[in-house]
Amino acid sequence: MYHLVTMKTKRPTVYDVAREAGVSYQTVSRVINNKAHVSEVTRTRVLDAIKTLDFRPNRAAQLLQTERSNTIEVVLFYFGFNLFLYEMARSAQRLGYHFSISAITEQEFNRTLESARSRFVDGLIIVPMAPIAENYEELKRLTDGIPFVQVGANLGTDFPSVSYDQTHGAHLAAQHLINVGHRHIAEVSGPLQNHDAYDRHISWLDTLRDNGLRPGTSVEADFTIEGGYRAMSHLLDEDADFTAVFIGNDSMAIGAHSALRERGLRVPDDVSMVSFDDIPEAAHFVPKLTTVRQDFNLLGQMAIEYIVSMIDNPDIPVHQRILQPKLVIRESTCPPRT
Amino acid sequence: MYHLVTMKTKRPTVYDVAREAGVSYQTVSRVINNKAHVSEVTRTRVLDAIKTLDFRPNRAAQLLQTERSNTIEVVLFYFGFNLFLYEMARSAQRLGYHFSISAITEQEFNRTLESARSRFVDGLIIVPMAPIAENYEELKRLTDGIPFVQVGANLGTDFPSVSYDQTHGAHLAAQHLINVGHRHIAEVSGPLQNHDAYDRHISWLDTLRDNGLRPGTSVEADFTIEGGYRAMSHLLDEDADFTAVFIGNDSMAIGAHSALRERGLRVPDDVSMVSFDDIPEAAHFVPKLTTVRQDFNLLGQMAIEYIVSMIDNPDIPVHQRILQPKLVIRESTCPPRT
DNA sequence: TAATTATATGTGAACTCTCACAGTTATTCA
DNA sequence: TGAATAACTGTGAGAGTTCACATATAATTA
Repeated sequence: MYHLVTMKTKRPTVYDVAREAGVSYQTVSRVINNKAHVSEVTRTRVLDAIKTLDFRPNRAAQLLQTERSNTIEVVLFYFGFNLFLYEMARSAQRLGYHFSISAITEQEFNRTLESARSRFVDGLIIVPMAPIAENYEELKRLTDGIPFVQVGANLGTDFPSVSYDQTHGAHLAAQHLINVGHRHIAEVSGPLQNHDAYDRHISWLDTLRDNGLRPGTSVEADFTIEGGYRAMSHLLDEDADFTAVFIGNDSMAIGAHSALRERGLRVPDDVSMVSFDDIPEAAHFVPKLTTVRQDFNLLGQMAIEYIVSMIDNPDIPVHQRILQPKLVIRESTCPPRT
Repeated sequence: MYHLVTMKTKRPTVYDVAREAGVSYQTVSRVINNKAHVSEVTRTRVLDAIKTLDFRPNRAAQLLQTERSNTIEVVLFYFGFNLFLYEMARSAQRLGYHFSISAITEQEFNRTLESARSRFVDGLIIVPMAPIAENYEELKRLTDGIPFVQVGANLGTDFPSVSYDQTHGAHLAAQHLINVGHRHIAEVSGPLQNHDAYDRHISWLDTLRDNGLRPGTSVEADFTIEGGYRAMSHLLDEDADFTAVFIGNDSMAIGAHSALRERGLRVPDDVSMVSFDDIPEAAHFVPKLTTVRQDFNLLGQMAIEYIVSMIDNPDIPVHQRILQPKLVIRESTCPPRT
């Protein structure tokens, strides 16, 4: 009994195409790279030869020579923003880049960067959980010349980054609760090592202080539904005195709502909630969530555009691209009972 | 005024390492590939040289020679399963592969495969919306020898695939509604060109027939929240006679619930709902969703494991890996009013 | 028309690694 | 101890492309 051996048919090379078209291999190279100095006649002749031989340039050989892979790699330190992976992939492709993912822990960062370098990744999108370096120079040294863009705020540092203005967003959210009449406001924050979460937390604190209010209890959670559930349960055990909660994202709000409901508390009647993100579920939850809207697709798209512009022009001045979030008021907030 | 020119310092090669260690370049190659026939002494000597020179093998040159990129690429035809991208990325890395994404439309499929081939992608994970080929041979011809695994059912065909048994899952769901006492059951299906959605639809039909019931109105939607909302609105306009709805996934159920609520109908009191997936939100929605659970992380992991085993052993017999979903009964279903 | 320039095409070399094979030394066994 | 075998190490060649340069032809200008 035989089994099929897939005969490894040798693929045609530039030389084969050159012979077929009656030109030199260099001319073929010029054609496949859309370079100048090729007459229309020979160009079409080469193109025809490419078609008849079903020639595809060998990327490995090109890579060896050019040291450019046309690849953008996103380095994910946590399973947070995966929402925008699809959109990033599409944006990258639109701009002529391949898109690859490394989902890593902090210990793997160095190895990942080394690998990226040896594969000639052209640009990096970094989505950190916690800060990954002290300053731009240090991170630049780590990536060894590969341009990178960070997603998410990194307050006080000078990385090239795209982010939403969390301070502003959190102010909007907290001030809304206060304007509606709340005086006892608790918090379920995201992990405070994360800059976005930290900025929201600080801005919550600041907004309360500026309004002459003392902050309620704050519990730190992990951005997940379950985490939100646990944090709210904990909060209710500690201090049931609040009439509103400021929550680090919609997922945690959904979990927190479960915990409230379990104890017979209703949103917004007994407790108001504001959160962040405006995930698709937010507008259809019961109650519909009042939330600070952030468009992750847009953020992902901007990250790709920024990194591509850095690749094309290494001398582009480093800057931060910051989007302003909007507060979307829905059903999860109302004035407190009197 | 000068500006910093990043001096392209030439990276060390196997030759440099060989000189440093006092051996031949071939020995260096043996060491970096963990091959046999290298004495412990020379191995450590080479390793030391690698360390002092900070040598990293040039993947492009290796690729040119070996024609293996150690890359698995996932080809996404729609933004559905992105839930498991993170898990797939991690699984791939655990097994020593890089992970890249192509998010494409059907027209781009051929170009994507050509690109994959010229980049020496080792394996493909295909997540189709609609069927992409008639049979295994055809698809094998398209991918030109690159092994692939399809995610999702492809009933009647013989692709290597990982999927959940939708027929079984849908039977569980429909039978549950019937067992609880429903006789008028409508449907909001996923896009019927999608095999998973189609299987659920047919199984819904079959289960009703086997129970001697006539199917209610069925509306096709697109797996999104908004789509579910529109479909349910449409359904309510057409035929308000049903007491339960069979819904193609949790997202659409959440949208459908909004539409019901808008018309003053309550779930499950007025209308029962079953759906599919058990997304994290499902257990925390109001009402908690009765749903057919599918573990996408597991599915992604299995897809990676399957493709890696195909890469390692091309003669592995083609088969389908099928998981059985479970019905999770929560709050969105109850007996109909009498 | 000769000199100058622009355009088109070709040749040699290099990019860095691995494969195939050859040669050398160490080990085993009768 | 000598032959056979195993383990180790080295050399030549080539993988398929692009870069730098050289040459040939055509277009432009004085």
